[in-house]
Amino acid sequence: MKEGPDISQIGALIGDPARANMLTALMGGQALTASELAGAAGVTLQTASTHLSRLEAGGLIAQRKQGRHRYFALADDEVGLLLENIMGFAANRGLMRSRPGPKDPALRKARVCYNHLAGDFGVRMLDRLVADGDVALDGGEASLTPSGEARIAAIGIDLAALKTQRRPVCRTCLDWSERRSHLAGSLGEALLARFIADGWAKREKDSRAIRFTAEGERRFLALFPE
Amino acid sequence: MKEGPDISQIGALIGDPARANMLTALMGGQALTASELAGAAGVTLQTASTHLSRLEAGGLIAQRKQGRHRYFALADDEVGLLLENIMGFAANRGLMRSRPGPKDPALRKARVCYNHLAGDFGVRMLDRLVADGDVALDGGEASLTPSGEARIAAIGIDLAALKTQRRPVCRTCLDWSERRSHLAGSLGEALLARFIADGWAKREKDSRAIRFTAEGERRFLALFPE
DNA sequence: CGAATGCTTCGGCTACCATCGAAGTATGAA
DNA sequence: TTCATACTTCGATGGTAGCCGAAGCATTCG
Repeated sequence: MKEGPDISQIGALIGDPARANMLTALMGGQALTASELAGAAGVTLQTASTHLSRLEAGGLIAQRKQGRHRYFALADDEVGLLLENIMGFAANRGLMRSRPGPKDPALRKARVCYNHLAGDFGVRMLDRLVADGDVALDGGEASLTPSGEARIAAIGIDLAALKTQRRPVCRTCLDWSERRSHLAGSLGEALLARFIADGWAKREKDSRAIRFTAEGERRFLALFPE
Repeated sequence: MKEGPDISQIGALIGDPARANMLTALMGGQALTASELAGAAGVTLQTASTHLSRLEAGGLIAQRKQGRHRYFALADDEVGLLLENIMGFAANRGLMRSRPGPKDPALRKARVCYNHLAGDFGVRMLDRLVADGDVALDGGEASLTPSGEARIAAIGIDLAALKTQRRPVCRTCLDWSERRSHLAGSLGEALLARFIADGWAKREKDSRAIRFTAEGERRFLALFPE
Protein backbone atom coordinates (compact mmCIF):
# COMPACT_ATOMS: atom_id res chain seq x y z
CA MET A 1 0.00 0.00 0.00
CA LYS A 2 1.03 3.59 -0.31
CA GLU A 3 3.64 5.01 -2.57
CA GLY A 4 7.38 5.21 -2.17
CA PRO A 5 10.31 2.83 -1.92
CA ASP A 6 10.19 -0.28 0.22
CA ILE A 7 12.90 -0.12 2.84
CA SER A 8 11.85 -3.18 4.79
CA GLN A 9 13.52 -5.70 2.50
CA ILE A 10 16.87 -3.97 2.85
CA GLY A 11 16.37 -3.72 6.57
CA ALA A 12 15.52 -7.38 6.90
CA LEU A 13 18.67 -8.38 5.05
CA ILE A 14 20.85 -6.22 7.26
CA GLY A 15 18.83 -7.01 10.36
CA ASP A 16 20.21 -10.46 10.98
CA PRO A 17 23.41 -10.40 13.06
CA ALA A 18 25.10 -13.10 11.00
CA ARG A 19 24.41 -11.28 7.75
CA ALA A 20 25.39 -7.94 9.25
CA ASN A 21 28.72 -9.41 10.31
CA MET A 22 29.30 -10.75 6.84
CA LEU A 23 28.55 -7.41 5.26
CA THR A 24 30.80 -5.67 7.74
CA ALA A 25 33.57 -8.10 6.91
CA LEU A 26 33.08 -7.38 3.21
CA MET A 27 33.44 -3.67 3.91
CA GLY A 28 37.13 -4.52 4.12
CA GLY A 29 36.95 -4.44 0.34
CA GLN A 30 38.48 -7.82 -0.29
CA ALA A 31 36.47 -10.60 -1.81
CA LEU A 32 36.10 -13.41 0.73
CA THR A 33 35.19 -17.05 0.44
CA ALA A 34 32.12 -18.59 1.99
CA SER A 35 34.27 -20.25 4.64
CA GLU A 36 35.91 -17.01 5.65
CA LEU A 37 32.56 -15.28 5.87
CA ALA A 38 31.17 -18.13 7.94
CA GLY A 39 34.04 -17.59 10.35
CA ALA A 40 33.47 -13.85 10.44
CA ALA A 41 29.80 -14.36 11.19
CA GLY A 42 30.37 -17.12 13.71
CA VAL A 43 28.13 -19.66 12.02
CA THR A 44 28.67 -22.95 10.26
CA LEU A 45 29.31 -23.21 6.57
CA GLN A 46 25.81 -24.39 5.73
CA THR A 47 24.19 -21.51 7.54
CA ALA A 48 26.54 -19.05 5.92
CA SER A 49 25.71 -20.46 2.52
CA THR A 50 22.02 -19.80 3.08
CA HIS A 51 22.69 -16.25 4.19
CA LEU A 52 24.92 -15.60 1.22
CA SER A 53 22.20 -16.79 -1.14
CA ARG A 54 19.76 -14.36 0.38
CA LEU A 55 22.20 -11.48 0.30
CA GLU A 56 22.90 -12.20 -3.32
CA ALA A 57 19.22 -12.47 -4.19
CA GLY A 58 18.75 -9.11 -2.50
CA GLY A 59 21.47 -7.59 -4.64
CA LEU A 60 23.75 -6.65 -1.79
CA ILE A 61 26.60 -8.95 -2.73
CA ALA A 62 27.91 -10.58 -5.88
CA GLN A 63 29.90 -13.76 -6.29
CA ARG A 64 32.71 -14.68 -8.60
CA LYS A 65 33.63 -18.28 -9.15
CA GLN A 66 37.27 -19.01 -9.31
CA GLY A 67 38.30 -22.61 -9.39
CA ARG A 68 36.92 -24.43 -6.46
CA HIS A 69 36.52 -21.22 -4.51
CA ARG A 70 33.62 -18.86 -4.62
CA TYR A 71 34.53 -15.31 -3.79
CA PHE A 72 31.92 -12.93 -2.48
CA ALA A 73 32.12 -9.15 -2.49
CA LEU A 74 29.76 -6.24 -2.08
CA ALA A 75 27.72 -5.84 -5.24
CA ASP A 76 28.85 -2.29 -5.97
CA ASP A 77 29.92 1.02 -4.49
CA GLU A 78 26.38 1.93 -3.57
CA VAL A 79 26.17 -0.91 -1.11
CA GLY A 80 29.38 0.25 0.52
CA LEU A 81 28.08 3.79 0.81
CA LEU A 82 24.82 2.58 2.30
CA LEU A 83 26.53 0.40 4.88
CA GLU A 84 28.97 3.11 5.90
CA ASN A 85 25.99 5.40 6.28
CA ILE A 86 24.13 3.04 8.56
CA MET A 87 27.32 2.44 10.51
CA GLY A 88 27.60 6.17 11.06
CA PHE A 89 24.09 6.26 12.41
CA ALA A 90 24.70 3.27 14.65
CA ALA A 91 27.99 4.68 15.91
CA ASN A 92 26.27 7.94 16.86
CA ARG A 93 23.84 5.99 18.98
CA GLY A 94 26.58 4.04 20.65
CA LEU A 95 25.61 0.75 19.03
CA MET A 96 28.96 -1.00 18.87
CA ARG A 97 29.68 -4.66 18.41
CA SER A 98 32.16 -4.57 21.25
CA ARG A 99 33.62 -2.17 23.73
CA PRO A 100 36.09 0.11 22.02
CA GLY A 101 39.35 -1.80 22.11
CA PRO A 102 42.94 -1.14 21.14
CA LYS A 103 42.12 -1.42 17.46
CA ASP A 104 39.55 1.33 17.62
CA PRO A 105 41.99 4.28 17.45
CA ALA A 106 43.67 2.70 14.44
CA LEU A 107 40.30 2.38 12.74
CA ARG A 108 39.51 5.99 13.36
CA LYS A 109 42.85 7.12 12.01
CA ALA A 110 42.74 5.23 8.73
CA ARG A 111 40.66 2.36 7.47
CA VAL A 112 39.36 0.95 4.25
CA CYS A 113 35.74 1.72 3.41
CA TYR A 114 34.91 -1.03 0.91
CA ASN A 115 37.61 0.10 -1.51
CA HIS A 116 38.70 3.58 -0.56
CA LEU A 117 40.36 5.37 2.33
CA ALA A 118 38.26 6.43 5.31
CA GLY A 119 38.85 7.72 8.81
CA ASP A 120 40.81 10.80 9.80
CA PHE A 121 43.20 10.41 6.87
CA GLY A 122 40.41 9.96 4.35
CA VAL A 123 38.52 13.00 5.57
CA ARG A 124 41.69 15.06 5.64
CA MET A 125 42.50 14.15 2.06
CA LEU A 126 39.11 15.26 0.75
CA ASP A 127 39.19 18.42 2.86
CA ARG A 128 42.56 19.35 1.38
CA LEU A 129 41.41 18.67 -2.17
CA VAL A 130 38.31 20.80 -1.70
CA ALA A 131 40.21 23.60 0.06
CA ASP A 132 42.73 23.73 -2.78
CA GLY A 133 39.99 23.91 -5.39
CA ASP A 134 40.89 20.53 -6.84
CA VAL A 135 37.57 18.90 -6.12
CA ALA A 136 34.29 20.74 -6.51
CA LEU A 137 31.31 19.69 -4.45
CA ASP A 138 27.90 20.39 -5.85
CA GLY A 139 24.81 19.13 -4.19
CA GLY A 140 26.22 15.85 -3.02
CA GLU A 141 28.06 15.20 -6.23
CA ALA A 142 31.76 15.78 -6.59
CA SER A 143 33.93 16.43 -9.59
CA LEU A 144 37.57 17.11 -10.37
CA THR A 145 38.55 20.58 -11.50
CA PRO A 146 41.29 21.02 -14.13
CA SER A 147 43.84 21.74 -11.40
CA GLY A 148 42.60 18.65 -9.60
CA GLU A 149 43.11 16.53 -12.69
CA ALA A 150 46.70 17.73 -12.90
CA ARG A 151 47.26 16.96 -9.23
CA ILE A 152 45.88 13.47 -9.55
CA ALA A 153 47.92 12.79 -12.67
CA ALA A 154 51.04 13.91 -10.77
CA ILE A 155 50.32 11.27 -8.14
CA GLY A 156 50.54 8.73 -10.92
CA ILE A 157 46.94 7.82 -11.54
CA ASP A 158 45.62 7.22 -15.03
CA LEU A 159 42.53 9.38 -15.02
CA ALA A 160 41.61 8.56 -18.59
CA ALA A 161 41.28 4.91 -17.64
CA LEU A 162 39.00 5.77 -14.74
CA LYS A 163 36.78 7.90 -16.95
CA THR A 164 36.08 5.09 -19.36
CA GLN A 165 34.35 3.12 -16.61
CA ARG A 166 30.66 3.53 -16.07
CA ARG A 167 31.17 4.18 -12.34
CA PRO A 168 31.40 7.76 -11.15
CA VAL A 169 34.99 8.92 -10.73
CA CYS A 170 34.25 11.08 -7.71
CA ARG A 171 31.80 10.42 -4.94
CA THR A 172 31.53 11.43 -1.34
CA CYS A 173 30.90 8.98 1.45
CA LEU A 174 29.87 9.89 4.98
CA ASP A 175 32.49 8.76 7.45
CA TRP A 176 31.12 7.15 10.60
CA SER A 177 34.03 8.02 12.85
CA GLU A 178 34.52 11.59 11.66
CA ARG A 179 30.95 12.44 10.76
CA ARG A 180 32.31 14.17 7.69
CA SER A 181 32.74 13.05 4.11
CA HIS A 182 35.67 11.37 2.49
CA LEU A 183 36.37 10.60 -1.15
CA ALA A 184 34.83 7.50 -2.71
CA GLY A 185 34.24 6.52 -6.33
CA SER A 186 36.77 5.01 -8.69
CA LEU A 187 39.20 7.83 -7.90
CA GLY A 188 38.99 7.09 -4.19
CA GLU A 189 39.68 3.47 -4.95
CA ALA A 190 42.61 4.30 -7.22
CA LEU A 191 44.18 6.59 -4.64
CA LEU A 192 44.12 3.96 -1.93
CA ALA A 193 45.53 1.40 -4.35
CA ARG A 194 48.31 3.85 -5.18
CA PHE A 195 49.24 4.36 -1.54
CA ILE A 196 49.41 0.64 -0.96
CA ALA A 197 51.27 -0.05 -4.19
CA ASP A 198 53.84 2.59 -3.26
CA GLY A 199 54.37 0.94 0.10
CA TRP A 200 53.03 3.90 2.05
CA ALA A 201 50.43 1.81 3.81
CA LYS A 202 49.30 -1.74 4.39
CA ARG A 203 46.00 -3.38 5.17
CA GLU A 204 45.90 -5.07 8.52
CA LYS A 205 44.83 -8.65 8.42
CA ASP A 206 41.30 -9.41 9.62
CA SER A 207 40.50 -5.77 10.15
CA ARG A 208 39.50 -2.73 8.19
CA ALA A 209 42.42 -0.83 9.68
CA ILE A 210 45.07 0.63 7.39
CA ARG A 211 48.53 1.03 8.86
CA PHE A 212 50.76 3.69 7.34
CA THR A 213 54.51 3.24 7.55
CA ALA A 214 56.40 6.12 9.14
CA GLU A 215 57.72 7.14 5.75
CA GLY A 216 54.30 6.66 4.12
CA GLU A 217 52.61 8.82 6.70
CA ARG A 218 55.20 11.54 6.24
CA ARG A 219 54.63 11.55 2.49
CA PHE A 220 50.87 11.41 2.80
CA LEU A 221 50.81 14.37 5.17
CA ALA A 222 53.16 16.27 2.89
CA LEU A 223 50.81 15.64 -0.01
CA PHE A 224 47.70 16.56 1.97
CA PRO A 225 48.78 18.94 4.76
CA GLU A 226 46.27 19.96 7.38
CA MET B 1 33.49 -10.09 18.16
CA LYS B 2 35.25 -7.70 15.87
CA GLU B 3 35.33 -3.96 15.99
CA GLY B 4 33.02 -1.41 14.46
CA PRO B 5 29.42 -0.29 14.75
CA ASP B 6 26.58 -2.76 14.95
CA ILE B 7 24.23 -2.25 12.03
CA SER B 8 22.06 -5.29 12.64
CA GLN B 9 19.90 -3.70 15.32
CA ILE B 10 18.98 -0.82 13.05
CA GLY B 11 18.34 -3.22 10.22
CA ALA B 12 16.12 -5.42 12.35
CA LEU B 13 14.00 -2.43 13.36
CA ILE B 14 13.55 -1.33 9.78
CA GLY B 15 13.27 -4.88 8.50
CA ASP B 16 9.73 -5.53 9.60
CA PRO B 17 7.17 -4.37 7.03
CA ALA B 18 4.80 -2.95 9.62
CA ARG B 19 7.54 -0.91 11.25
CA ALA B 20 8.90 0.18 7.89
CA ASN B 21 5.46 1.44 6.91
CA MET B 22 5.17 3.36 10.15
CA LEU B 23 8.56 4.97 9.65
CA THR B 24 7.68 5.84 6.07
CA ALA B 25 4.45 7.42 7.26
CA LEU B 26 6.40 9.46 9.79
CA MET B 27 8.66 10.71 7.01
CA GLY B 28 5.72 12.95 6.23
CA GLY B 29 7.06 15.04 9.09
CA GLN B 30 3.84 15.25 11.06
CA ALA B 31 3.51 13.60 14.43
CA LEU B 32 0.92 10.82 14.23
CA THR B 33 -1.09 8.96 16.85
CA ALA B 34 -0.77 5.25 17.49
CA SER B 35 -4.12 4.66 15.80
CA GLU B 36 -3.11 6.50 12.66
CA LEU B 37 0.16 4.59 12.52
CA ALA B 38 -1.67 1.31 13.01
CA GLY B 39 -3.79 2.22 10.01
CA ALA B 40 -0.76 3.16 7.95
CA ALA B 41 0.90 -0.13 8.77
CA GLY B 42 -2.21 -2.20 8.28
CA VAL B 43 -2.15 -3.83 11.71
CA THR B 44 -4.32 -3.67 14.79
CA LEU B 45 -3.78 -1.19 17.54
CA GLN B 46 -2.20 -3.70 19.91
CA THR B 47 0.33 -4.81 17.36
CA ALA B 48 1.14 -1.24 16.48
CA SER B 49 1.67 -0.43 20.12
CA THR B 50 4.26 -3.17 20.43
CA HIS B 51 6.08 -1.99 17.34
CA LEU B 52 6.07 1.59 18.54
CA SER B 53 7.62 0.52 21.83
CA ARG B 54 10.41 -1.20 20.02
CA LEU B 55 11.02 1.70 17.68
CA GLU B 56 11.18 4.02 20.64
CA ALA B 57 13.52 1.75 22.57
CA GLY B 58 15.72 1.69 19.49
CA GLY B 59 15.81 5.47 19.40
CA LEU B 60 14.20 5.84 16.01
CA ILE B 61 11.07 7.59 17.18
CA ALA B 62 10.02 9.74 20.11
CA GLN B 63 6.62 10.21 21.65
CA ARG B 64 4.90 13.22 23.10
CA LYS B 65 1.89 12.80 25.32
CA GLN B 66 -0.85 15.27 24.80
CA GLY B 67 -4.09 14.69 26.61
CA ARG B 68 -5.45 11.32 25.81
CA HIS B 69 -3.44 11.15 22.61
CA ARG B 70 0.09 10.02 22.20
CA TYR B 71 1.86 11.54 19.24
CA PHE B 72 4.81 9.81 17.66
CA ALA B 73 7.44 11.38 15.44
CA LEU B 74 10.90 10.52 14.17
CA ALA B 75 13.41 11.01 16.95
CA ASP B 76 15.50 13.59 15.12
CA ASP B 77 16.80 14.77 11.76
CA GLU B 78 19.37 12.01 11.63
CA VAL B 79 16.69 9.37 11.45
CA GLY B 80 15.05 11.20 8.58
CA LEU B 81 18.34 11.41 6.71
CA LEU B 82 19.02 7.72 7.28
CA LEU B 83 15.60 6.67 6.05
CA GLU B 84 15.75 8.87 2.97
CA ASN B 85 19.15 7.35 2.28
CA ILE B 86 17.87 3.80 2.47
CA MET B 87 14.88 4.77 0.36
CA GLY B 88 17.24 6.05 -2.29
CA PHE B 89 19.06 2.76 -2.29
CA ALA B 90 15.83 0.79 -2.45
CA ALA B 91 14.45 2.98 -5.23
CA ASN B 92 17.59 2.42 -7.30
CA ARG B 93 17.03 -1.31 -7.04
CA GLY B 94 13.41 -1.01 -8.02
CA LEU B 95 12.10 -2.00 -4.60
CA MET B 96 8.82 -0.13 -4.50
CA ARG B 97 5.87 -0.68 -2.23
CA SER B 98 3.54 -0.48 -5.17
CA ARG B 99 3.61 -0.01 -8.90
CA PRO B 100 4.33 3.62 -9.65
CA GLY B 101 0.91 5.22 -9.64
CA PRO B 102 -0.52 8.62 -10.40
CA LYS B 103 0.89 10.05 -7.19
CA ASP B 104 4.39 9.10 -8.12
CA PRO B 105 5.10 12.05 -10.46
CA ALA B 106 3.83 14.46 -7.81
CA LEU B 107 6.20 12.88 -5.28
CA ARG B 108 9.12 13.28 -7.62
CA LYS B 109 8.31 16.90 -8.26
CA ALA B 110 8.00 18.03 -4.65
CA ARG B 111 7.55 16.19 -1.42
CA VAL B 112 8.31 16.57 2.24
CA CYS B 113 11.34 14.71 3.55
CA TYR B 114 10.62 14.52 7.26
CA ASN B 115 10.54 18.30 7.62
CA HIS B 116 12.10 19.84 4.57
CA LEU B 117 11.51 20.06 0.82
CA ALA B 118 12.66 17.19 -1.38
CA GLY B 119 12.17 16.09 -4.97
CA ASP B 120 12.93 18.09 -8.10
CA PHE B 121 12.05 21.36 -6.40
CA GLY B 122 14.21 20.63 -3.36
CA VAL B 123 17.21 19.68 -5.45
CA ARG B 124 16.75 22.71 -7.68
CA MET B 125 16.68 25.02 -4.69
CA LEU B 126 19.96 23.73 -3.29
CA ASP B 127 21.57 23.72 -6.73
CA ARG B 128 20.64 27.37 -7.19
CA LEU B 129 21.93 28.35 -3.77
CA VAL B 130 25.24 26.62 -4.40
CA ALA B 131 25.60 28.01 -7.92
CA ASP B 132 24.99 31.52 -6.63
CA GLY B 133 27.60 31.11 -3.92
CA ASP B 134 25.03 31.35 -1.14
CA VAL B 135 25.66 27.92 0.27
CA ALA B 136 29.14 26.44 0.52
CA LEU B 137 29.57 22.69 0.49
CA ASP B 138 32.61 21.29 2.20
CA GLY B 139 33.10 17.62 2.61
CA GLY B 140 29.48 16.75 3.18
CA GLU B 141 28.82 19.71 5.41
CA ALA B 142 27.09 22.81 4.22
CA SER B 143 27.16 26.38 5.44
CA LEU B 144 25.64 29.72 4.52
CA THR B 145 27.93 32.37 3.06
CA PRO B 146 27.36 36.05 3.95
CA SER B 147 25.48 36.57 0.69
CA GLY B 148 23.44 33.49 1.49
CA GLU B 149 22.52 34.85 4.90
CA ALA B 150 21.26 38.01 3.27
CA ARG B 151 19.24 36.04 0.75
CA ILE B 152 17.65 33.92 3.43
CA ALA B 153 16.84 36.95 5.55
CA ALA B 154 15.19 38.52 2.51
CA ILE B 155 12.91 35.52 2.26
CA GLY B 156 11.75 36.34 5.75
CA ILE B 157 13.48 33.74 7.87
CA ASP B 158 14.90 34.58 11.27
CA LEU B 159 18.38 33.14 10.98
CA ALA B 160 19.43 34.23 14.44
CA ALA B 161 16.67 32.10 15.92
CA LEU B 162 17.82 29.08 13.95
CA LYS B 163 21.40 29.52 15.08
CA THR B 164 20.52 29.34 18.74
CA GLN B 165 19.32 25.77 18.31
CA ARG B 166 21.72 22.95 18.79
CA ARG B 167 20.75 21.40 15.44
CA PRO B 168 22.87 22.20 12.42
CA VAL B 169 21.37 25.00 10.33
CA CYS B 170 22.46 23.53 7.01
CA ARG B 171 22.65 19.90 6.04
CA THR B 172 22.45 18.02 2.82
CA CYS B 173 20.20 15.03 2.32
CA LEU B 174 20.42 12.59 -0.55
CA ASP B 175 17.24 12.64 -2.58
CA TRP B 176 15.95 9.23 -3.62
CA SER B 177 14.11 10.36 -6.73
CA GLU B 178 16.75 12.74 -8.04
CA ARG B 179 19.85 10.98 -6.74
CA ARG B 180 21.21 14.39 -5.84
CA SER B 181 21.23 16.35 -2.61
CA HIS B 182 18.70 18.79 -1.31
CA LEU B 183 18.82 21.11 1.67
CA ALA B 184 17.98 19.74 5.10
CA GLY B 185 18.73 21.04 8.61
CA SER B 186 16.81 23.69 10.47
CA LEU B 187 17.12 26.04 7.49
CA GLY B 188 15.58 23.46 5.18
CA GLU B 189 12.75 23.06 7.63
CA ALA B 190 12.25 26.81 7.98
CA LEU B 191 12.17 27.31 4.21
CA LEU B 192 9.47 24.71 3.70
CA ALA B 193 7.48 26.20 6.57
CA ARG B 194 7.81 29.60 4.93
CA PHE B 195 6.50 28.37 1.58
CA ILE B 196 3.52 26.77 3.25
CA ALA B 197 2.84 29.75 5.51
CA ASP B 198 2.91 32.05 2.50
CA GLY B 199 0.37 29.88 0.75
CA TRP B 200 2.76 28.88 -2.02
CA ALA B 201 2.30 25.20 -1.33
CA LYS B 202 0.20 22.71 0.62
CA ARG B 203 0.80 19.27 1.99
CA GLU B 204 -1.38 16.62 0.46
CA LYS B 205 -3.30 14.58 2.95
CA ASP B 206 -2.04 11.03 3.56
CA SER B 207 0.93 11.50 1.30
CA ARG B 208 4.35 13.03 1.34
CA ALA B 209 3.49 15.00 -1.78
CA ILE B 210 3.63 18.79 -1.72
CA ARG B 211 1.36 20.61 -4.12
CA PHE B 212 2.38 24.07 -5.22
CA THR B 213 -0.29 26.50 -6.27
CA ALA B 214 0.17 28.02 -9.72
CA GLU B 215 1.12 31.33 -8.15
CA GLY B 216 3.36 29.63 -5.59
CA GLU B 217 5.19 27.68 -8.24
CA ARG B 218 5.72 30.86 -10.27
CA ARG B 219 7.22 32.60 -7.28
CA PHE B 220 9.34 29.65 -6.25
CA LEU B 221 10.81 29.33 -9.73
CA ALA B 222 11.44 33.06 -9.83
CA LEU B 223 13.32 32.80 -6.55
CA PHE B 224 15.28 29.73 -7.62
CA PRO B 225 15.50 29.78 -11.43
CA GLU B 226 16.99 26.80 -13.22
C1' DC C 1 40.33 -42.51 -11.66
C1' DG C 2 39.73 -41.83 -6.71
C1' DA C 3 40.39 -38.77 -2.80
C1' DA C 4 40.04 -34.32 -0.91
C1' DT C 5 38.32 -29.74 -0.68
C1' DG C 6 34.74 -26.13 -1.05
C1' DC C 7 30.28 -25.26 -1.09
C1' DT C 8 25.11 -26.13 -1.58
C1' DT C 9 20.84 -28.43 -0.55
C1' DC C 10 17.74 -31.09 2.38
C1' DG C 11 15.38 -32.19 6.62
C1' DG C 12 14.16 -31.38 11.02
C1' DC C 13 14.49 -28.85 15.16
C1' DT C 14 14.03 -24.72 17.81
C1' DA C 15 13.36 -20.14 19.08
C1' DC C 16 11.72 -15.99 18.28
C1' DC C 17 8.42 -12.69 17.01
C1' DA C 18 4.49 -10.75 14.70
C1' DT C 19 -0.19 -10.99 15.37
C1' DC C 20 -4.62 -10.53 17.59
C1' DG C 21 -8.33 -11.26 21.47
C1' DA C 22 -9.13 -9.86 25.84
C1' DA C 23 -8.25 -7.50 29.92
C1' DG C 24 -6.11 -3.54 32.19
C1' DT C 25 -4.73 1.54 32.70
C1' DA C 26 -5.07 6.40 31.90
C1' DT C 27 -7.19 10.58 30.36
C1' DG C 28 -11.19 13.31 29.24
C1' DA C 29 -16.18 14.13 28.87
C1' DA C 30 -20.88 13.99 30.71
C1' DT D 1 -18.92 9.35 39.45
C1' DT D 2 -19.77 7.05 35.40
C1' DC D 3 -18.96 6.34 30.73
C1' DA D 4 -16.12 6.71 26.57
C1' DT D 5 -11.87 7.06 24.19
C1' DA D 6 -6.97 6.06 23.56
C1' DC D 7 -3.62 3.17 24.37
C1' DT D 8 -0.85 -0.59 26.78
C1' DT D 9 -0.07 -5.13 28.61
C1' DC D 10 -1.04 -10.04 28.92
C1' DG D 11 -1.63 -14.48 26.94
C1' DA D 12 -1.93 -17.66 23.35
C1' DT D 13 -1.10 -18.94 18.61
C1' DG D 14 1.01 -19.56 14.38
C1' DG D 15 4.37 -18.82 11.03
C1' DT D 16 8.85 -17.97 9.77
C1' DA D 17 13.57 -18.03 9.78
C1' DG D 18 17.95 -19.24 11.84
C1' DC D 19 20.52 -23.07 12.81
C1' DC D 20 23.06 -27.42 12.31
C1' DG D 21 23.79 -32.56 10.88
C1' DA D 22 24.05 -35.14 6.98
C1' DA D 23 24.03 -35.93 2.29
C1' DG D 24 24.79 -34.22 -2.41
C1' DC D 25 27.43 -31.62 -6.28
C1' DA D 26 31.38 -29.65 -8.25
C1' DT D 27 36.19 -28.80 -8.83
C1' DT D 28 40.93 -29.83 -8.25
C1' DC D 29 44.81 -32.60 -7.13
C1' DG D 30 47.54 -36.73 -6.92
